[in-house]
Amino acid sequence: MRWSRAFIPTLRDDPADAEAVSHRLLVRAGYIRQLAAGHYSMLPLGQRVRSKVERIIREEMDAIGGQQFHLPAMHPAEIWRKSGRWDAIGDEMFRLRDRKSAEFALGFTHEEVFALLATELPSYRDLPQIWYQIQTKFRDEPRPKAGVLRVREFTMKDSYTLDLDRPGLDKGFDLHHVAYLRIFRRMGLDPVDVQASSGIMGGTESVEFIVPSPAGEDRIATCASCGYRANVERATSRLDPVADPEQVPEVEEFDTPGIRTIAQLAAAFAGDADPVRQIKSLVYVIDGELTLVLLRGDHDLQEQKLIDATLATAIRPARAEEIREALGASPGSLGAVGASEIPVLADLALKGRRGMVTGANRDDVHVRNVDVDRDINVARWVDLRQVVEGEACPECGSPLEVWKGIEVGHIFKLGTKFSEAFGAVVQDDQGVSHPIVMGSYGIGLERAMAAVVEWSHDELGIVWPVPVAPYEVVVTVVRVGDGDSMAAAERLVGELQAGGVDVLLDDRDERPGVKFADAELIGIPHRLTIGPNGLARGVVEVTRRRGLETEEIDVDRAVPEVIARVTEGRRIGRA
RNA sequence: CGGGACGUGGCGCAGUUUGGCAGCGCGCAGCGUUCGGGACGCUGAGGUCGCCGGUUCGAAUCCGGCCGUCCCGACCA
Repeated sequence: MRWSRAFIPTLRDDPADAEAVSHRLLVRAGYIRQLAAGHYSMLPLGQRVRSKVERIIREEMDAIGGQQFHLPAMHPAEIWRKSGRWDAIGDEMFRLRDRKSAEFALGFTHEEVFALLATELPSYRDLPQIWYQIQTKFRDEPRPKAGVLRVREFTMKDSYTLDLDRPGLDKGFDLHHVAYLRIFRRMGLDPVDVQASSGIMGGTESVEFIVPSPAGEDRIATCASCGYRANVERATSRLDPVADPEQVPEVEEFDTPGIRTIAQLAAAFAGDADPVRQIKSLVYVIDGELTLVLLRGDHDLQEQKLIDATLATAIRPARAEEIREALGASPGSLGAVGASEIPVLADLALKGRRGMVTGANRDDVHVRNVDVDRDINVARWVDLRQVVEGEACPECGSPLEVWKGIEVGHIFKLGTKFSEAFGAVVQDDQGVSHPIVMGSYGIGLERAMAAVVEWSHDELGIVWPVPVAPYEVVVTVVRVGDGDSMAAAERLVGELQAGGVDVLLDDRDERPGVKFADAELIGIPHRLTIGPNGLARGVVEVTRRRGLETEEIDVDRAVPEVIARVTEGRRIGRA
């Protein structure tokens, strides 16, 4: 491609309000443009990168036996009703009606459609299957952000495994796990595979692939000494035991005028009401039902754990009026002692605790001497608290680290939820029918692209790894007006293309500084610079984008040298 | 959804407080000089000031409503 004919609209200024580095660079370097919040156009450079990502994914999916499909992006409401997700997903699903006023949804994911197709498999002999597609997904995110990292319309590679039984599912899941690591490594990423919450997908087990980055929205807890790693939505930790009294006298009220927070109470009764001795009482509305959620005073609730524990589709903190109506007190004076009207969920860290302090369900009054097991009617004990950096690893006791990252992939063991809903059953070798056991696996392509940029850039611009670079080489002609330079450039470009290399020829009549700066901004991994001074001595220059080391090389040696560098770059992430 | 901010040529912004010819930088076009690390001079094109309504002799500016976008918090590839 000739740069003079290409649509590569680079900008001198940073776009306004672009916080994430990848957003800034992808806009400035002419890869993407925003159409509306959460909807981006892929310009030619962006499209080329996405195609390369797609090719890597296709190769690795085909390598584990995947078959590619292409399903509709728009679905009749009926199939979503059948799985129960028409109601469960809520506002995050785009919905529309056709001219006959029939209801449709824009595909949020494709378990339903694939499960429907799976009804055509009659026998265990047809299993296992690995089905995938690369297709647009629509999610009405409440707040799209960070450029292409979190959008409302994006491309996803989604795949689904269909198996007769759990061991089959485990095998398909592990195949995906390994394939995903290969895919991301070939993109030049080094993701961490962590235990995760399954969220709206349901299912029993899931693993996320996280690229460490300050622009990421996920927080991950890891243990350097034993390798434990989990999303904080799921992570646990071992707590130091708290020395409680052997026995405590009866619960007793005491006046706490004006006190509304854990910190105020701890300060007012120094030594007797440290946060670890307090019970934090939160009220949530879980699928419409008011529920009291208890945690230790110094712990924070991890809402996803609450959702997972209750299998709720919608939770929210209760409003002050709702709380007052149910418990007779304002937030800040709540407690579970004697609260029999509403169910109580308690965090495991409270189990067996004695000598605790909590609200009395009367404003300005608290109670002491609480023995949790004796005095509170706990409906369920569950892990609800958010782990904090420095707490002990649940596996080995070493201190945990907590860091931020970008979720580029997520794999789920689904089970039989969808196959049962759609009647996707096969007969085994005894003639007995079984619902197909499903797994589901996703990669967000544009997000993965942005993650590469977050991971691989410098102060001058993007530094693409060769396997995903829009062009592998840019041939920069320093003086376009010089006939010998252009002739040499045309010849080298022809030879490189004949050798299978993706080449961009910078034949623009611009000053050299502009051309170098643009090449660095858009991040082409290798540059071949041709100028009259060098040509007079029979040499051209080769430059690596990463580090910008430049060396002169004989014109005749240039093509094999560049091909060797490109070939080496293409091997990134391959075993 | 809660909190904060913004909307003015393609991009980045000033002008709004105190109503009075719509500006600056970059980019773009033409000419000339330059040209191996984001050149310079001259000339020029380009704007429904987000939209609708109101106040006023007069509105980018004041008032009301709406729309859009960004950032911080609760949700997900």
